[in-house]
Amino acid sequence: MDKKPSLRSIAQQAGVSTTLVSYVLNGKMQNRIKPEVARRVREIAERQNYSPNQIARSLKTNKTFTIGLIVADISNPFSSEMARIIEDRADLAGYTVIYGSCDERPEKFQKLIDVFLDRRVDGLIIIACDGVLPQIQYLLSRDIPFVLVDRYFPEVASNYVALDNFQASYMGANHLLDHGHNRIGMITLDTELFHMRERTRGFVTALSEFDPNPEQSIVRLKDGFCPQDIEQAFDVLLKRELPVSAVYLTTNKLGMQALKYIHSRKIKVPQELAVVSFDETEFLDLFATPVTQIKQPLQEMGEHAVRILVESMGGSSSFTQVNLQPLLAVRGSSIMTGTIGVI
Amino acid sequence: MDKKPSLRSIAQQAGVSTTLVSYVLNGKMQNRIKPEVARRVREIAERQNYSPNQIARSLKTNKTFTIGLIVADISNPFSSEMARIIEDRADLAGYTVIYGSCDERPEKFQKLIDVFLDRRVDGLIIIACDGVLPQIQYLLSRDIPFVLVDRYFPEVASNYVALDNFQASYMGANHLLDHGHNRIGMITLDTELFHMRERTRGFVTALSEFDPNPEQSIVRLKDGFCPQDIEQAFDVLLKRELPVSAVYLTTNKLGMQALKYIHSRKIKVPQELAVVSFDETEFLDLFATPVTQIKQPLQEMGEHAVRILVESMGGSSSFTQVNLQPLLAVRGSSIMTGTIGVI
DNA sequence: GTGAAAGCGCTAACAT
DNA sequence: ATGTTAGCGCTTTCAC
Repeated sequence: MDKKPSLRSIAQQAGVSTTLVSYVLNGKMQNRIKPEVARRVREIAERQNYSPNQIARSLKTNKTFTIGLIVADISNPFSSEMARIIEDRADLAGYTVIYGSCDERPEKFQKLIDVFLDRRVDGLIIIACDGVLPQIQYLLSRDIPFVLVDRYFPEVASNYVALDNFQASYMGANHLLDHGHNRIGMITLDTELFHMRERTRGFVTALSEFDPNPEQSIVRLKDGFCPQDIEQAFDVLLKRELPVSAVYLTTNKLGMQALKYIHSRKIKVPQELAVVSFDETEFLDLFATPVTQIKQPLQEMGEHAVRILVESMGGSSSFTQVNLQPLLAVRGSSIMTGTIGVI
Repeated sequence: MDKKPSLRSIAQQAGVSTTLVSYVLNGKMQNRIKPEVARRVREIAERQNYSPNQIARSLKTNKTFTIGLIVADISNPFSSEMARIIEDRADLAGYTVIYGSCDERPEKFQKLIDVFLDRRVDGLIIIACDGVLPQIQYLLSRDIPFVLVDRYFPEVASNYVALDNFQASYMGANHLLDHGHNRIGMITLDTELFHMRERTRGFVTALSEFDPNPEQSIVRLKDGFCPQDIEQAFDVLLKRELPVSAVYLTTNKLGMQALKYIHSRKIKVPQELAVVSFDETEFLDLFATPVTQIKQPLQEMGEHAVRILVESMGGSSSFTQVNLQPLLAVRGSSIMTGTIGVI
């Protein structure tokens, strides 16, 4: 690797001081520098193919123009799509993204926080997982700018961008109720995360008018569930005195796996079982009967996240909290006839 | 943000020099340092919750322990899955990944290279796109360690990890030939990239025994093709004197979109049309008839890539080139009866 | 208008 | 066994 050009190498060749070169190349002190000199410096920098050493600059300025992104599970399309959007917007704002997936494990989360802070990121965008409240509080205590995306902790004041998950579930359940289903099952994850609790609450609230005991129709699976777990869940909902006529899946992975199961058992959708799934994924459009989905406005969420973080890194001391509304994309899986479209 | 602890703050509190603290915390000069002092230093570091400033360390050592990852198109599951694997393996090797997607555009690629080099990454892992040969040559001339993944330039000597794409297509086409198809269409991308040329060559080679003019059955679409393009492609293949009885899709996106089309037209698979697609994606398992796929060993590719890069960053001067063999996962879309399984 | 010099936090060659 | 010192490449204050 040949020696990289530096301020010094340019200064030497131009016969000026590094200070001057720094000023010229950063466009500072424009009014005081002889245009003739400025031109010469720029030309030499160009010829040497100079680009500043960001490491040195960072050490001096205490700014790295780097954002750390922690996602809960990169193998989830929600995360990878969000990562793409965030990288894009960060780039526009002049930031580079370093990222990692905590795989829903607090220890890995902690490790990523440590690595990112050692690298002096200017701020963090976080899709949190169960059990990371202490780390979040640590970040707050250290005054490190961050934004939570999708998942947040209502008991903690912080920046966040999230969906109105209660409303989302409420809307999904009501959609099924409106179409004549009143025995509706829900398969969800066994987690303490607030956004999932809200999804449950929305479902329960919608159903409680018709169903004295909606809890009976909720099956909770551990994250990392396997096909057998899905099968058992369906057994609970379908093999009882009053089987459900519709099922609501609260995450895209649950939706995927449930549909695979339904497909393998040749259960007719929506005739024998109506289906609504949370999250948007191209997958769900591919089944013989495309699946009605509750969509999150990903692009918007990512844009907000970066914008809020940039403001926060700029010194804004107040917290910004954004709650976005979901979209219900009605497909064939939840209605027997009639219009199909997006509400 | 409260003052971060530094070597100096520890040194002061311990009443020793920063050098000593540095040695202790880096486990150097173990034999020469009084254990008693070492213990004290460690304890104080612990109490101050010290963690070293990697920026400063990097400036000094000229090592950032950062890898730049450039993917061609992050919205492609191939890229995002690969990114996950690489991040994972890099982490094991003590490296952090910064990443960006060039969205198949050389200008964006150039920009990412610049950003990553300014940040002094120790090396790069690259899923290249059309038209970046000059940048690759620039990296070579600068002696910057990098590994090409999936796509490489045969006319340039460099590290790479790739699939044997010729063999993959050859195998896919032969599979269809073996099952009684001899009018086989191929829909592919219009690109100069070597790996795609190889996919074409494998197809043509396999077919040429049976088909005097296999080129007639190849349709090339521009990257970023739309549903209409897919429709036209199928028109070419299906609406002619001798329509094809099977179609081979050379990328996962083409596979996806083609299947969507086939599905919408209610074309029966495999009775009316047999289908084989390149790349593995869960999508393709979801159709009424799951789709036969040519699988790339992603995990292995990612592992090789990181390993080769680490070796290369360690100073190895020779190039390592890895060609991996594909796997044909036979599903219902390509055979009328008989065994279904993975060859 | 321009330059000298200090210093960001760390490492390492060179004292002692 | 430990400390002194120089310096990585840059920014910025202060002096001329």
